[in-house]
Parts: sequence; structure tokens; C-alpha cells
Amino acid sequence: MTTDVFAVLADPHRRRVLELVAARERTAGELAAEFDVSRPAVSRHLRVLKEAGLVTCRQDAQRRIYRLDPGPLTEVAGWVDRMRGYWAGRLDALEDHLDANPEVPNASR
Amino acid sequence: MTTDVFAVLADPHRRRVLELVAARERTAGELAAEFDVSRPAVSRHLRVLKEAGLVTCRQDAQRRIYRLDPGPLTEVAGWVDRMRGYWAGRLDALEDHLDANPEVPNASR
DNA sequence: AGGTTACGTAAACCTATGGTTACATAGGCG
DNA sequence: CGCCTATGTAACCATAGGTTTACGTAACCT
Repeated sequence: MTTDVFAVLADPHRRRVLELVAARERTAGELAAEFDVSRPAVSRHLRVLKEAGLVTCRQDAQRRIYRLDPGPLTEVAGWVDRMRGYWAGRLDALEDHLDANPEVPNASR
Repeated sequence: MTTDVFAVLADPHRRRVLELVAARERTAGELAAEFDVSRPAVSRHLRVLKEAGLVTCRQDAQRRIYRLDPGPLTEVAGWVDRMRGYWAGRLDALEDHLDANPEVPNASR
């Protein structure tokens, strides 16, 4: 049971699904029609997305209507921001370093 | 040649590498020491990260010193923000809808 | 030069994962 | 009640990708 959001987002099909349901709710059929792959394949992607909490599924008669739940995306956004934060913080120290060692990465050449 | 940033970030080892090099530069050896897996495995992860442009590699004698390049992360941040944007935008319309149709998703039951 | 350190690369292996076809289920519809 | 629509599940197959062992290579040290 893949519950890792990053891994779930790794597949382009799944990202596309999220883009589609972000705009508005979609039935499984509508979603499947957007892809070149078979319906069961889409169905599996939907299950993965559902297990990851990225979509919710409402049932209307035979139709399953999928909707985006952006909640788990905060983990991703947070991680990325943290990376960029660390990077930005490190830049100051780096500038000092480069200031002291102007362009001499390999002196023995 | 996996150049898809999302796919690159799917592996926890690679994310951990990025976290490590975000704090400060690290040699391949330092990085490898952080993991339970073998060195060649780490080496391959580093190559993937390098190909994706997420790290750069400077050479100091025998050592390879890796550094974060957060550039490609903007694509991820952008995508996530876009998803959340669409979602937020859709909420207004949804509220209106729910306002008009109070809790009657399936009238024929 | 010989040895050691620090890496990367190559080839083989194995598992996870995504794809397909065939089948099951569940709910309208005549 | 049969039938069609909409969708998920099961079983199976193929490939991608991560891991390992073994090897190659470059640079420092004495």
C-alpha cells in the first residue's frame, strides 16, 4: 500500500488525473477517456490516489465521482519549501566562503 | 534517462540526499555513510540527482563534493501551488452549488 | 613505484509497479 | 426479469528501477 505522496505523484497519469479533478469533479469514465491507457489501468491509478488521500470518491448510482483533496499536497509543498529555505540560509555562509577563496577549486593542476 | 523531477523525488533515499546537501556540501562518502545501502547504490542515486539538475558535483582531488541546486524544485512547487489554486478557486463555485442543493446528491433513492 | 583512499561503472538480479485481458458487481431501464 | 452501462477486481505479464558484487580509475602518500 503505497502511502508515500511523492511516490504517488511520480506517475504522470496520476498527476494528470489530479489536474483534471482540480478543475472540477469527474466521473471515472470521464477520466479514463482522457488517457490512452485502458480503463482498469486508470481505475488502479484512482485507487492509489484515493489511498493516498489525494482524491475522494462519491458514488452517484453506477458512477463514481472523483474530487481532489489537496490536503496531502501540503507535505510536498512543505518539503520543497524547507529545501529552498535551507538553501537560502546556506547562501550567506557560502558567499563568505567564496569571498575568502576566490576561484581556486584545484590548486595542484 | 529519467529527467522527470517528480519521479526523481519519488525515492526516499534521494530525498534524504537532498536534505543532507541542503544543509551543507557533502562528499559522496559522507553521503553514503548515511545510508544502509551500498555505495554503488548511492552513487547511482547521485547520478540521477545530477542528471535531474538537483545537485551539482565539484571535484576536489579524489573527492566528489555534492551541492544542492534547488532550481528544478520550482517546477514541483509550481505544480503543487497550481493544484491548490484551482482547488481554492473551485471552492467558491462549490459553496454556491451546495447552497442551492442542500444535501441531495441522489434524489431517486 | 606500490599501496591506499575515494569514487564511479558494469553486469546480473530481483522486486515493485504499471499495463492488459477477462470477469464480477451493482445499479438504472425497458 | 433480462440487458446495458459504469466501474472495480483478479490474474497475469513485461519492464523499469534499485541493489549487489566485482572491477576500473584517479589522486594522494610514503
